[in-house]
Amino acid sequence: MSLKHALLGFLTICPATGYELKGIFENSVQHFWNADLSQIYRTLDEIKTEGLATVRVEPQEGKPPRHIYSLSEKGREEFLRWLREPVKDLPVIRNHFLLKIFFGAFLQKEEVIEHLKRYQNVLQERLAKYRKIEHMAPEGFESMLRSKGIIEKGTAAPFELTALKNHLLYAIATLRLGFKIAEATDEWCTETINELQSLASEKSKTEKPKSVKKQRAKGAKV
Amino acid sequence: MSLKHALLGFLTICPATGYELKGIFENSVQHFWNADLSQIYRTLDEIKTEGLATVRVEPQEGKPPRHIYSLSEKGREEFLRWLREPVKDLPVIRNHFLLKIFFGAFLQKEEVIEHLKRYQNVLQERLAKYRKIEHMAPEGFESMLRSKGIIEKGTAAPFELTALKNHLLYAIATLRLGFKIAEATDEWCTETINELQSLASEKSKTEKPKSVKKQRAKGAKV
DNA sequence: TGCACTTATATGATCTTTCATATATGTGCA
DNA sequence: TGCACATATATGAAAGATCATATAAGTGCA
Repeated sequence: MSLKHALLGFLTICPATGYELKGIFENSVQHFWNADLSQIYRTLDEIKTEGLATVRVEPQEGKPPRHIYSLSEKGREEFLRWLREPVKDLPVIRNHFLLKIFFGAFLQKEEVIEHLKRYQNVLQERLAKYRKIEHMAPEGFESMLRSKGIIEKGTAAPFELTALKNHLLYAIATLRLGFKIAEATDEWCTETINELQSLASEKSKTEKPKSVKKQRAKGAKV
Repeated sequence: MSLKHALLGFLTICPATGYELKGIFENSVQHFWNADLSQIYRTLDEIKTEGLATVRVEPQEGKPPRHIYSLSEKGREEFLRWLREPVKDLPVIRNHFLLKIFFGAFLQKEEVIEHLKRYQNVLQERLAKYRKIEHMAPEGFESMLRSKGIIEKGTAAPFELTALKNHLLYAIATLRLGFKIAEATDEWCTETINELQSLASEKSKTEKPKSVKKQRAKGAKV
């Protein structure tokens, strides 16, 4: 379970509440990690219980009190221990979309093409999101943290600016991979659509021009 | 839960046992779906309970009996219903490796480079596996099923050959995406390593030539 | 000879994740 | 005026995934 370590990582940068951490997740690591709010709360509780962070409760009017988590020295050590630990495996992936493409022979070609086109839309949405994050990034995490209200206006960031810039370098690097993969996937969708379409038209040459498409598609139904 | 539908999908092609299905998974969809044996057994049991497949028990000497699952008409319908259902979201990803890179500013540059290089090894292993699957693929699923003993020697495949070739088309397409993504990731690792190394050498120009590297790295420790 | 691996099933325990729900107020939009 | 959404926490329940373990014979390798 590395949600814990992701949270410890962000807390290393700055104390935060569970709700804020959810926002930070969405605006920085969403392309390779996602977290449910309820799970964040539970994990923060675990972090507290294990003595990896301390909590300060800040009452609010009309709203539930903010529980602000601050990393302890133990938490910091655990985070660094995890951070240095080598990664041995590729991430576990379960891609419903590819599973459907894999079984494409049980559909009509046109239906598979629909799946591919729809997925391209999903990818475009995701790319738009990445661009938004990218736009935000140049001013660094600081701006993000400020916009989230974690850093008060006029207050200095609670960590070195050099380190912050260094951090930005890595954040951008991971984002760049996100772009690369999304773009490669989009390209692949186009290629596959073309491949499927050309297959249909090749058939049309040798057999009847129009009705054949449906025949072939029907044949695909094993 | 689409493990169920993945299993139904393979059972649409050919009856099989849980153990065989595990092997089929590893040799075809491992790059976008992975399944634990114990989970496969449990899901097959669910499939049976829901009337999506029937089971024939085949005793063996010295070994537990083989439970051969055959898809029912209901199972086939459920599979096709799922297959046509549009996919609205990108897959949920949790990439431990990228999480560590993201927090790279808390490590020394050399340590991050180590992470990247190690990951490249993991990717190479994966690419080798893909190539193996690719080599196997041209003779189609048939050969795979035969090698797994699902189809007896000399017996015809229990489904049309045209459909089989069509199936191969899609299987290869998903594999191609697997290659693309693994290659793009590998490239990104190299680029990122270079970027980090050039950063270090730029610093060396302006400051002391050798000792500086360590200084900078130390500075990265926020 | 010994050890590891393959074949083949299955369950208990636990971990992780998701979904639904509850509460309560302020803000912006139509 | 009404409705959705942001803020802010939290829990119950269920679904889904992983890990350990059990059984038991055969095969291949050093």
